[in-house]
Amino acid sequence: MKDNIDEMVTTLALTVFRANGALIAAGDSLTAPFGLSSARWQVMGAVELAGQPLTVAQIARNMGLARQSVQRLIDELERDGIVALDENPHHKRARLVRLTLHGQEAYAAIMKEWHAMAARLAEEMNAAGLRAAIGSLEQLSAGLDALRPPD
Amino acid sequence: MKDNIDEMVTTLALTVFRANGALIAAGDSLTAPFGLSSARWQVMGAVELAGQPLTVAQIARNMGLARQSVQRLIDELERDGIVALDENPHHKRARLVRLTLHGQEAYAAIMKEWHAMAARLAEEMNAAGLRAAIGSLEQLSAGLDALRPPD
DNA sequence: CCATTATTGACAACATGCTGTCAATTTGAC
DNA sequence: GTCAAATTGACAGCATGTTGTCAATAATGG
Repeated sequence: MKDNIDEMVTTLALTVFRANGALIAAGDSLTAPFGLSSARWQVMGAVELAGQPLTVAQIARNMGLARQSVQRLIDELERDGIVALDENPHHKRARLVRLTLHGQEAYAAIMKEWHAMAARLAEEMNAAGLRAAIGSLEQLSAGLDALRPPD
Repeated sequence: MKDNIDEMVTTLALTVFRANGALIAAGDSLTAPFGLSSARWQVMGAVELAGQPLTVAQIARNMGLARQSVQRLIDELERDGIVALDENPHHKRARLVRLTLHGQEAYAAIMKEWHAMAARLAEEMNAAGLRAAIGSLEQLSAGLDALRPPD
């Protein structure tokens, strides 16, 4: 194990890259049977968990992604009948995204499998370690954002 | 804070996605002045830290990326004069990648700035928390890899 | 030694993130 | 109310990851 704390930050960064790749790969395996992917599943989650229809721009802000990245995913999900776009009474241009019934069913099925997988993963992990990991990653993200040159 | 340990796994996953994005954005800011990027910097690091020239396939395995992803980055880095490909006495097809002098200089300059940033980030983090975070993420990655269907 | 298998690089297609630009619309300052 | 600024969707282009296929080369088993 590294002794310098700043070298540990570097190790943490590399570990994050690995974990990110592993999570996306696992998510793709989980969602592929439904014709979906990790990215589409995440967008669906943002819509479903909000509890109300959202605009594309709101979804992007919630997820920390660029507006246009989400826009394309939503366009594709609409073509596939996973989400529908309702007229927004408060904004003629920004329609509201909601899951279709088909989308809700697929999302529920995927979440059921994900929770089973998460429970199996949790077997080998302890709550204190997880809490520490989440805290450290939040610090890392916040610190990186703060240190970056403002736009 | 979540109480169910498997919900904490979900939270950890979302936190990893955020941290990954923040790290790439910070790395891009750090490397842009040298005409590089996070991805190219990471490949350079894999070559430099190996201590000896590597083949493209070896770099990919070390980084946990697909062979062809690294191949393209190396091709571009070669065009830019950051790496050079030497003939491999043991393999007529798989040439050996090494940093050029220019590449070494750029890498050293970037690493100097990265270490300064890491030290600043480390100021607000504690060694025990970092260790726990690294351990949890390694468990997560290993668990995800193990749970996925074999190819 | 020879035949089969695995590895490797080249090429191509695609998914998902980013940015930039433009017009339509909303918001806000005055 | 009006005009400037911000927000939004459409469109386009690029970076970086993936996969698949093919031919050249290495490695292996007989």
